Amino acid sequence: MSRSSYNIDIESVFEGVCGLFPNLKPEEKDIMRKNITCQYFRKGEIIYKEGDTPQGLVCLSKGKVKLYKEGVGGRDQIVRMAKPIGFIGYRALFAEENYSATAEALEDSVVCIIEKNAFMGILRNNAELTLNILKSVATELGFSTNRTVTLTQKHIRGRLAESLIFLRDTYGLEDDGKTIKVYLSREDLANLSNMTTSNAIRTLSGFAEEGVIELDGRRIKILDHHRLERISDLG
Amino acid sequence: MSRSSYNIDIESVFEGVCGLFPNLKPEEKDIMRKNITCQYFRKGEIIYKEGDTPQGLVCLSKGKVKLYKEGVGGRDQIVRMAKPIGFIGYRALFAEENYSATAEALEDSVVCIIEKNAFMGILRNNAELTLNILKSVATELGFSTNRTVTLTQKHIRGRLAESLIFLRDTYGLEDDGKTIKVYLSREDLANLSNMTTSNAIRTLSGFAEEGVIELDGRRIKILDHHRLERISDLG
DNA sequence: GTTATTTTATGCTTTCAAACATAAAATTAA
DNA sequence: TTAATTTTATGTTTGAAAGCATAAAATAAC
Repeated sequence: MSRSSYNIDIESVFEGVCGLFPNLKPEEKDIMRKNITCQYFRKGEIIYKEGDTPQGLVCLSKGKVKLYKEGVGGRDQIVRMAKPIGFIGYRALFAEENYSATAEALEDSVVCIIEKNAFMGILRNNAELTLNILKSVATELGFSTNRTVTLTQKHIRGRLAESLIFLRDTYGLEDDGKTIKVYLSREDLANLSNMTTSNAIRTLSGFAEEGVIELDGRRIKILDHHRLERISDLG
Repeated sequence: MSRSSYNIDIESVFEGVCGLFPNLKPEEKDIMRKNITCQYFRKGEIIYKEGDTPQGLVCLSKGKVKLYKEGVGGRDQIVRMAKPIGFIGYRALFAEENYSATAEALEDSVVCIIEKNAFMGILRNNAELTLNILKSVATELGFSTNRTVTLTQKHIRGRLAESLIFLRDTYGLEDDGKTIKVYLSREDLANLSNMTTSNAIRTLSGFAEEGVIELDGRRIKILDHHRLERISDLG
């Protein structure tokens, strides 16, 4: 990665973030501009840890981030996969709690932070904006309870198939129309799908043998979307 | 149950609901009063079904309600247990989606509904109230992801112990300081803890043999809170 | 009060996924 | 480069929980 990537164009990052808030008044935008900071994270670096106190609203401007909770036997559970441009860690901010998951960069990433009090001040005077955020948090709560059910009730094949579809829908496909545009380790794939690494590897090999996917290291090509969806649906 | 229970005192129910909104202006309270309806549900009756469209903000004024999603193999997953005075179904309302779970009365219950547009109109003009709701939905999202991890990673004993603690903390104890103040069937207990009914029965018997709890039909007495918490924590 | 039906209780069997054990391949470091 | 470490790949064993069967108990229906 070239050195120049370290130079972040704050203004363009800021404009990207503002794109997520449709009807911001000029004075609100001004407050945000004055209270934003940017940070660069290399692949594998921790953006924040479970238990840390939120200092502001964190926005992922570039890169990919996984959010995971440490589980019972030290086994991690990935609870969310973030893509740009989008927020991370807002749940804890709005709940006035410490972070309930750790955020780690999966690729070199750019993150900017809008200072907590500045942002909450905007919310307190903008019911429409707050209602929009409420809507998206409520939507996410729906995803979460859905996820609880599928992770607990589907069998290994169904869970892995669902994860692959989820990754495809979240990050999209490469230009070939087949390769999932994110390159996770088998361990991450396992932690996303609630299974051991061995089982992720085994089940993935199984899918490849059946011709549903094609494997090339961490690159996963979906050859038969329909069949993959069937595997996911059957559980 | 006596016939007179069917006569609901709407005004007192309304005052109870308003208690959940601390700083409501008189005119807002007026709008709510004009847009509220009450309904009585007998034990076992369905308040709304997964897939139904919310007509308003539903408040449980009296009784107990379980919220469950139909799982993969017809196995239900209880996603929430509601107690009075509190709301149910608000997630779908705020997400502008259909209900993602079914609400069923566990006891004879009184429910009141604040008409959707009236309530959303109040929210659109009251950022403070909206922010309060955002906070509680964000808190619940935290519970939900926590739950995903424990339901997937803890073993049967840990999951059941956690459920018993959850029920104790949600509904409290009878005057004896031991008996959990809710009487679920073994099947409900299983659906809450992500296990089969047989395993709920088996594991419950195990706890009783070990002297952690005492069973008397559906009545569950917690004899050793500390040990129950240890079982839950160890997973 | 008697009959059905549902719920609870236990034993036995099966199965799916975890745990363990290597080993090969791919990265990273020296 | 070579060595060290991590990741990926498979085979084997073990174990926890589901599935099934049956019966007793409790509850509801008649």
